[in-house]
Amino acid sequence: MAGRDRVPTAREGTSTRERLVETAVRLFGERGITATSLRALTEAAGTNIASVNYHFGSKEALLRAVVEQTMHAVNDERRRLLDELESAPEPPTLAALVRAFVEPGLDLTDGRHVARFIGRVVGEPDPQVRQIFADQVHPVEGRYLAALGRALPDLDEDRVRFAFANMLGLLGLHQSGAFTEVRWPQHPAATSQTGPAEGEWLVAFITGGILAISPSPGRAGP
Amino acid sequence: MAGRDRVPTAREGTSTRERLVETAVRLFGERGITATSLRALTEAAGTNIASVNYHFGSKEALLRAVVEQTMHAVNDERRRLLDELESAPEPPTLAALVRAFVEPGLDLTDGRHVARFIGRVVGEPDPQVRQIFADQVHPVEGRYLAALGRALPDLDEDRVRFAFANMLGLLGLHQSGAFTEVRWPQHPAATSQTGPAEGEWLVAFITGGILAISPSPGRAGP
DNA sequence: GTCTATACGAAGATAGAC
DNA sequence: GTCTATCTTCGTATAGAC
Repeated sequence: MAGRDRVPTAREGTSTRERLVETAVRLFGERGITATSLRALTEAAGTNIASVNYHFGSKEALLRAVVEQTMHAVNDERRRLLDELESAPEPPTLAALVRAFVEPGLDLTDGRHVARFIGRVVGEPDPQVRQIFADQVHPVEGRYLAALGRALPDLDEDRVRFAFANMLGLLGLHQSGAFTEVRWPQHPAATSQTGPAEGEWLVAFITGGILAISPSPGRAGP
Repeated sequence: MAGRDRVPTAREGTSTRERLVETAVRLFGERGITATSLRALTEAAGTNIASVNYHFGSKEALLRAVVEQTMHAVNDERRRLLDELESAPEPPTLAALVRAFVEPGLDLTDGRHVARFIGRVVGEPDPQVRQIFADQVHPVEGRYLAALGRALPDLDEDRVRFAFANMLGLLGLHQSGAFTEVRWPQHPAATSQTGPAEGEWLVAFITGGILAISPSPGRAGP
């Protein structure tokens, strides 16, 4: 009875499984993974608590399914951009490589929900969650490490790995919205704080950072 | 009685309150904040669960006390380094400013515990926890924003803020040990495993990143 | 096959007796 | 200051309605 006529967040026509996934993306992103209880999640999805166990088996299995689904889209886009860059006549610049990794993470069309969710996963301390994420990043990670090594022959393998880890972490921090939700002093209430320049600044920052850890002070790109 | 003769982790002579704080630093850093139960914490501190409520009022109040205490030490060191830099005859370089912020976060003498704990706080999704941390960073933050703005007159206020946020976030990620899961192969000639190049690489990366977001393609300083 | 109602054990936090 | 009892909430499991 109670709560049956309330479907506050998810659409009507979709299946229970789909509503669970999209609600999980939203709530995990907004509140964090461990902080989101299955009871709150299923209530927001307009279903029963047992449905999670029926469709996925456990909360962790639901999380894994959500990570796989969201990261699959991001990784597809990253692979596409990487194919594009590597089929070009000229070898890609470092900035182009960084952009091909960062932009799919920021420009997801599903709104901020997916980006925030992935950002949460990146920042999650729990080793199991980190492993789930690492499993998903791993396939594209190899291609990027190789491409970075090719673009910067001066960088040894340790530095390439360091650079990739920083890129991944910084992107996750921006995706999680960790930088926007804290009241910084005298913040003049900007309307478009997260939008326009953030992506370009982030690409520039990462690119400059990677160039700076090169042992030989290589020239900055064009 | 059971557990009375067992004080496995904390020293004997200290007060219950002190033992709670130092145990909280260690366990919060090792396991995460939400993942650390008060039962496990108080047991490790050789006291009873209710002592937390007596001495602090709640788990969150305990956390606030721990953050304040640890950040006070880090901020003191940062202020000291900043005083040193600003009393020098020549204005500080960007790299020196970054180093003065990063190194106190990495080189805490209490072992890795404090650094890991602060890293956890930085990565924590809960807005309340983030606010506690922001309140503590705030006093030093103003001086650093001003110093960065002085060292880089080309950077507008938004970019300075962006740079500072990236510095803070990257430092937190390294403090939390989130990157240690990344294989660092063939570590040459270093007694401490995490220490050798990480700090210098991090300073170089952040410095290069900040220089790269300058609107005018300014020269990299010596 | 899908989904719901309900129960169970574990764990956390808090209040109050001592 | 400390300990015990209790209340809440978590994730999971099960039985049965549609």
